[in-house]
Amino acid sequence: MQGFLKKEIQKLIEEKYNLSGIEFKVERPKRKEFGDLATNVAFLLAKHLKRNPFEIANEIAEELKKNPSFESVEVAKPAFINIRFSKDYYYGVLRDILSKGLDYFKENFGLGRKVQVEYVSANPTGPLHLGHGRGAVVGDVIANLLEFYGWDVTREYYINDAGNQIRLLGVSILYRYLELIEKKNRLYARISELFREIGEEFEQNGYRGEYIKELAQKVYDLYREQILELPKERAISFLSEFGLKEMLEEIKEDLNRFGINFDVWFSEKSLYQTGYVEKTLNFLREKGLLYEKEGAVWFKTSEFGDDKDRVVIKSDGSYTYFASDIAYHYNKYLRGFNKVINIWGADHHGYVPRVKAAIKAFGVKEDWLDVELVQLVKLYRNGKEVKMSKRAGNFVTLRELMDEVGKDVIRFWFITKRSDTPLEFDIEKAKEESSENPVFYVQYAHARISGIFREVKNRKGFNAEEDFEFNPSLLNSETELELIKHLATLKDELISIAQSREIHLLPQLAVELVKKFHYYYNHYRVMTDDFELMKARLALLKAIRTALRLIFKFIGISAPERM
RNA sequence: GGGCCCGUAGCUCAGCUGGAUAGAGCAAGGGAUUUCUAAUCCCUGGGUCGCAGGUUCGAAUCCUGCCGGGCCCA
Repeated sequence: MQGFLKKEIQKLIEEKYNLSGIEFKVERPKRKEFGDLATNVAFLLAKHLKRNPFEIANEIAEELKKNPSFESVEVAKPAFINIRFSKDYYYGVLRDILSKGLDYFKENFGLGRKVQVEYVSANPTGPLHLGHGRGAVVGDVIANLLEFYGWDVTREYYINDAGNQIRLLGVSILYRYLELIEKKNRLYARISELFREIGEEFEQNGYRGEYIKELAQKVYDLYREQILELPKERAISFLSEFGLKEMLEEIKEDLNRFGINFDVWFSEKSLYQTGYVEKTLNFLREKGLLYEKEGAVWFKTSEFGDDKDRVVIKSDGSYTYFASDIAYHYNKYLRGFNKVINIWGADHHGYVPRVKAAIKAFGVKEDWLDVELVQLVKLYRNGKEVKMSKRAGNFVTLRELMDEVGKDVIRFWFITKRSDTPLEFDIEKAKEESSENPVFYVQYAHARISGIFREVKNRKGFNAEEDFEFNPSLLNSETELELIKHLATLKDELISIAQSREIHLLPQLAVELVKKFHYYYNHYRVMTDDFELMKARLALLKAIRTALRLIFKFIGISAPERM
């Protein structure tokens, strides 16, 4: 609807003033006295034409009045133009939603272009915690939106399986494994020997979580004491591999339960095995962008907007994480994505300029890559913050939170706030106040509509799930027209959210629509003896349900038939 | 020391490419149901938009400085 009006106005100012490309706004005014939609074009034209905005507004209004889609066009105070659409326009919208379903809201601005969304990418050295969960939802919702609007989306998880932390995982498991055997009072000289060799490494950097003990137990169950027979490094790398596989399985399970499935699990290690890191560095070397200093190899990122150059190969000959990250992005580029979106923890924000620098060095435009930074989740229980520390091993996992409050609640709440600012999540609020919880509030609307459909079928023998004829002009109360208007503006609002990636507005949008529905439900009866009126109202409910299903689909929450 | 983010109702947050009387949810108080699901609806109270300047016809929104909180880097 906004789109329609905007085009009409654009056409008009092009013809009348010979101006184009003016970024004016068309929006739903806060007060309905101001009409269905309002625009600020006149203010902007006034600047270009150096004329009185009020006069311009009147000129435009006169032209718009000729269009039969508009019932009234008024000019208000400074120079706003307030437009009211005709009932027939709205009835047409309702008909469209019913005949097209979800497709009514589609718009193909992706044009089949390839976009990669890389998210979560948590180190497989421990279970997913809440911060990962937030990134997971943000990435997934963005991917859902882009997919719906015509992008060819690849959802990808980058597995950091090459670095020292994977070795530490192995060390940690080994340590706990040794403890386990020791507890069984089987004292081998080999145990104290291994303790001596890895004790310090574990004490300083090891992973402390309970899950490590569980992994050690699993190792013991499978292999008994056989690990002791391996040479130290062999034992560590064996356990690293073992732990990695186990953790990845767990992560996949958790994500799956969270409603998230990736198309590609990309291994960092594979970048080394296939020679990609070498290849990428050679490419940079040929361009003269690498140099040696103090025994290390540096990449001239400062030539591409970074504050300073960065090391890619350390003086001990090992690669930095940055090296494989460059290679990874080079790989993304060669895979032919038109657009790449990385969802990163905000603690990596200092990392953005150097990756962007690398991209520019490939000769790729900077805005090919977008990085969405996701801030922490602070967890509260009974108003008190639940302190979490990964080092100490006490953090609330995504799995635990799902067990306690459920997937839908988490997904909804995790996107209620802009992702680049910290989120406070109170378990008690999310759980105990469930009756007043916005998640249930919106889902309840869906269940209520479904309930009406069931009852209509039972008592009146009418199946509203199938297509049916109806007369929209029977919906002429202010409440009903308000609802249809709301649906009519929704399409453009969703598109704008998808384009700007302001996903935190989705929950709001759902609540706004549902609020109007619940009001309607309490003030009007759908199931009546007036069969024609009933069908018209059922049509309205069906359109609302379609819109809700779409928003729920984007957020990734269920649309319950009953509650 | 340098960089980024944030400061809006008691709480959690929208609004910030400048626009009409600053919004929502929760919490607080009062009311509604023999009805298609009360996980609902209606009404009420609640604000120096961190502070101070500046730009503008117009600033929560843009600019500068300061105060307060968070994160990153050195």
